[in-house]
Amino acid sequence: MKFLDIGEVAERSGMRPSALRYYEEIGLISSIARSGLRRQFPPEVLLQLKLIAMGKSAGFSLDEISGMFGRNGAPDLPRAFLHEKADELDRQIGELAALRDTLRHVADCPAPSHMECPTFRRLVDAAGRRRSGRSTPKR
Amino acid sequence: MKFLDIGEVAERSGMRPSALRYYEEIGLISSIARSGLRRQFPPEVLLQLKLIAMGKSAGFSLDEISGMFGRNGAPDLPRAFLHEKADELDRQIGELAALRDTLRHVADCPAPSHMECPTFRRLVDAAGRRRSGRSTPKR
DNA sequence: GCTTGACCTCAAGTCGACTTGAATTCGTAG
DNA sequence: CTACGAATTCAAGTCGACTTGAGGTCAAGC
Repeated sequence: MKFLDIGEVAERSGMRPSALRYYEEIGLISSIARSGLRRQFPPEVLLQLKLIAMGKSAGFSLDEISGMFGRNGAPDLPRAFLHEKADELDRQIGELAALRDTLRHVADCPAPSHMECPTFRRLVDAAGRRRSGRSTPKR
Repeated sequence: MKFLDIGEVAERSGMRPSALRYYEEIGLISSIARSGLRRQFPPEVLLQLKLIAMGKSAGFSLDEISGMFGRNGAPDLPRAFLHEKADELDRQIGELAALRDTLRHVADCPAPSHMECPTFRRLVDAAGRRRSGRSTPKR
């Protein structure tokens, strides 16, 4: 019986009401009813929003996110597809780790020009070899 | 003496000439000279572009990227700042890992509704507790 | 000497993800 | 009952990161 209206969802999720309306508009979340004009959200929406936030911070588009967690926020999507996504994430994690290491190296390496430091080049090269395919959309 | 013109840089970096011009316009890279009208890029630009690509795929904006690697592509920025960026990356890696684990769990968990599966909730909750600050710009 | 192709500039367009604003409608507290 | 604040719709605006297109330049090869 405890439905939330948009203001409460906004407050608890840290998202703006306008964003929530937008998410509903594109079908990423859905309100269960209306009280008058007001949307009533089921409490699960908070969990869904957390997933959405995770996906966003991972760099996925809303489109990709709605691909990962189907309409209701918990998918009955092919396992293989999900594993594929997970593998993609693994690749991305690798890239981030490479960038992090590069940054740390740059911070600590005493060489005058990084462009000539072999360690630096190795780090950057290593990252280049791990081509994710998602990084360059190529539309 | 071996300067590259934009077509070659484009081909070797996988970026479009228009993107390279844009990057130059915003000061992310720079051509060293002109031959006639044509930009001449120094070979180091390829390395810089790799760094840029890494940063992008890590979800950083071009602005943030140019913050990480100063004007010339190799920064003389305060160490503390770079370490901070690296730590930020660590947090993001953590979030990605959580998302990946969640995805894998969802793929393999036989429970009827994930929203009620305790493992699922634990995974999502764990991700929520690691607030990066970068994930929600809050302009 | 002329064409071709790779480059140039600059303005305008696009796409995703929202935000903002104006005009309106509810529901509840006094 | 009425006023208030919180919600609503809808159109338009914004921002980042480019792309596209029109119109122009230039060196090289035929």
